[in-house]
Amino acid sequence: MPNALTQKLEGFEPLTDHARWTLDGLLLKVRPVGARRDLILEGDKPENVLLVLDGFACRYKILPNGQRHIIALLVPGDFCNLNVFVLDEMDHAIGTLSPCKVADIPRRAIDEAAKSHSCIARSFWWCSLVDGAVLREWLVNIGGRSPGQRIAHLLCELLMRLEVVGRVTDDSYAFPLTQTEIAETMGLSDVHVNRTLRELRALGLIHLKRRVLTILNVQRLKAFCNFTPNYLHLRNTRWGERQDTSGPGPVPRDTRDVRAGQD
Amino acid sequence: MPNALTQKLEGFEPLTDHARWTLDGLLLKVRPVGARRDLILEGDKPENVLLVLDGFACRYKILPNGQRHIIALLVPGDFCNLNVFVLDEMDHAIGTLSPCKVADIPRRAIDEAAKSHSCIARSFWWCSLVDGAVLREWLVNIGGRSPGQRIAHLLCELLMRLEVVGRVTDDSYAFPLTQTEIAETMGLSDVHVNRTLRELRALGLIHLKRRVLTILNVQRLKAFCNFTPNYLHLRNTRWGERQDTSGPGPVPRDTRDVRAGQD
DNA sequence: CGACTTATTGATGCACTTCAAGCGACGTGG
DNA sequence: CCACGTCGCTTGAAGTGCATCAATAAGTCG
Repeated sequence: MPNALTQKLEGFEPLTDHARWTLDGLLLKVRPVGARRDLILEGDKPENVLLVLDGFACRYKILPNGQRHIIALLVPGDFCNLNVFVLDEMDHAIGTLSPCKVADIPRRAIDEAAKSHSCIARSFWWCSLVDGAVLREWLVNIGGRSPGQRIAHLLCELLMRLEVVGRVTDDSYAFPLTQTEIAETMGLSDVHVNRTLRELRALGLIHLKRRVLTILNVQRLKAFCNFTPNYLHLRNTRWGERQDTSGPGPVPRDTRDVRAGQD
Repeated sequence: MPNALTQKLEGFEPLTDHARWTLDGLLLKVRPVGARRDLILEGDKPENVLLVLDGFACRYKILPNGQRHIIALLVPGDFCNLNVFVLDEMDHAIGTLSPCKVADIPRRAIDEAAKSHSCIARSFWWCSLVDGAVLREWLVNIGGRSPGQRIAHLLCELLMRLEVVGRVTDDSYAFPLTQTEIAETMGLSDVHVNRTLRELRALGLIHLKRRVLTILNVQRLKAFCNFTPNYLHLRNTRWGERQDTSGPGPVPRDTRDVRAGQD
């Protein structure tokens, strides 16, 4: 089974056998990390680059009033701190959400891999650009969508990102976040997350139990939150090409979205 | 007077004379653009890299219900689409807010400049990393802070970013956004932006009239929104070094922030 | 000067937060 | 093995911060 990094990068563009072999060589030092452990703290100057190979981690910041804010979810194949080559100090922290497998990669190894294969260099660059694109979409998500659409959008995004690294079967994937953590991600209260999830369940869109999420109707969930995957910039997967223009079937409308006529 | 790009990059690290000269060479094709014009549309595949040399522009997305969401503000010295080297298609649009001067830079010229000077290459990389860092801070801003703190934080950030490129005098700078545009940036209604601005004025923190913003007490404004500039990763300016640990004087507390004991 | 955009203010309603309590699952130790 | 504590989920009730609607005032540009 290919490692998550290789899988992810091939969602962008094909790699040569030799490049794949080089990538494997980056993942020599892999360690297990328990849930809710910090990998990197704000202000740290990490020596190595960390890569999530299994499990969920997140970027986060703590506001002075104590509330935590989750800025990004890191899933298998995601780099934690590719910025280490330019920025001296971390401006946010990184911690695990579930038990994880994490690779420590010496920055020199990254450097050499990038220099030896232009496709690897471009892929790494792509990683950090997609990180930014996801961030932009999240900004729109929090700023502009209703809680229901917001959470639905997150779940759609994860479906695709996890699909690329082979973590999805039958529109179902491991989703280890507690409702409080979802709240910290979505800028909502945990109580309201609970109610919103109940609503999504009632609409027959999702099933979430014991940390496993099942999307009951992908088409409808995507239509529900107007999910368009262009910002993930996948072009080498079965998802990258199609635009989902096929009929989504009946779409439950979110209450807040009544005013605009998008039909 | 040095151009905004060079000024900005030197906020990160010093450039050689030759590198400065090379950067000047990138800015041969400069054109004026009126306010509220689109520079790049979502879905475009731009040939050149665009750079804002004067005025305000923004990244934005339009949701299917018609509401616009401003994802980033682009000020003099900011690149619009450095991603052009890796991503084929724009996942968001870029438009001017005020009248601007914009440079068209052939991607080959960027490439060559980066290859000829490692400090330029690193600086460009730094640009896109800082873009991401700002985005993360915005996410926290929208997700976690009260409207008053939110707007104050934006104004503090702009103060520093504009300071670097010499657009600030006496804690005062041109701020061309309408209240509706501020609302689109902050995830608020325009009415509420109006009321929040009134509040900030009443607290004696800012003065905003005829598209000119004056910060009446920088220390207090920063303390008011807990502004910490680490995420801008400036280290070569008079701002980059100091942490503002000096006494901020009496700090008006935001109403929403009462519960947590940060004193 | 008149047309149009932007800013301002008031009134109303509800979506969300906050506070609070009960419940189930799980693990630990007596 | 059951008692007990913890943690996450769930639900209720109450308050409010913000959006929405609407109308007027103040700029701004032809």
